[in-house]
Amino acid sequence: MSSDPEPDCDLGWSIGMLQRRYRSEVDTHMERLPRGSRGYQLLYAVIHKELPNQLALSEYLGIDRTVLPYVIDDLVEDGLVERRPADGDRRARKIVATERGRSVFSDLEQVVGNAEDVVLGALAPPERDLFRHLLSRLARQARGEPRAHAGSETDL
Amino acid sequence: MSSDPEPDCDLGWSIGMLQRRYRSEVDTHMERLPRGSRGYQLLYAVIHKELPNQLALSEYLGIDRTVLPYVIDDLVEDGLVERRPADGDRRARKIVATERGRSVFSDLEQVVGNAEDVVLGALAPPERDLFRHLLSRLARQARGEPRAHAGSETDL
DNA sequence: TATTGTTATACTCTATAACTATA
DNA sequence: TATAGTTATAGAGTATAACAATA
Repeated sequence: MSSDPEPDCDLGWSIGMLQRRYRSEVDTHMERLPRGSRGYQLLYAVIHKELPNQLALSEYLGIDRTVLPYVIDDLVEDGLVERRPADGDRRARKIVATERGRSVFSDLEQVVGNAEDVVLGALAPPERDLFRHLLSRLARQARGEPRAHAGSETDL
Repeated sequence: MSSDPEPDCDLGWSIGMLQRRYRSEVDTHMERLPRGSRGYQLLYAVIHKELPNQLALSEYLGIDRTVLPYVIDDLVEDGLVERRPADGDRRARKIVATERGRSVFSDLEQVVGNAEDVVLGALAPPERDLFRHLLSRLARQARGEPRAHAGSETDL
């Protein structure tokens, strides 16, 4: 029915290609961090988000909860984050960035921003903002839906 | 427009989240194909693109050339593609879809199209086309494709 | 009994190096 | 010597199952 939704390539290919491009461009600046861009995303989460425990953190990062301890271990070893007891539940732990973690992240944030502009280089600046906005909406929707347990997808 | 509950999240997280969402939504329909969406992308390439040999195919798919033989083997075993000698070079081989391969791909194409609409469900239809267009330009730039074709900076 | 965090194991995907047959 | 395809092996990333501590 759709006349021609795809100009030249399918969506899955495009997403994968952009992902690889992003990695190859950004990961070169991540050598200070364990786990590359995964470590960066974890730092971003613990600094900018309020995630009460590791389970929430693993769901935000989109990785299994059994993977997270290893990532955290590496960042703790580098003195970038630390485990603290969570409020009101002695089983849970809250991951927080150390002073050094915030400093390293702050430095990297600018470098990553520049690298991202390279990745988006095919678009004019106004188009970049538009793309970021559309992608952000898709990603936030994707975060809420992949687990079809509770069918609550009314808020956006 | 709408008050963002979260500022635009970081790009790497958004791309990864969209990628996972795409996989979880589309791969469920790929059980007929070996290698899931990778097999689908390969079928797409050999049907819609004119790639002279496996090296060009591996570059298009964004995988190392040493990975491709295994993928092809699985698809050949299912009777979806076949290896043919390439024109003018007895070292090279051209991968072409069989009749069955075209038939299976044709069936899947519609299913995948519907699944993609679900993935893009957070956007209104005109926004989906816009997102596809912007993403397509980014992906083709990432691939290194010559963008001198029709002035990609201005066709919005 | 259910949940949080952890560990051990296995599976998937990919990268590195070496081999063959052609060019 | 260089290139297209192949194979073997190892590494990174992730998922599955089981466990201890706590709810």
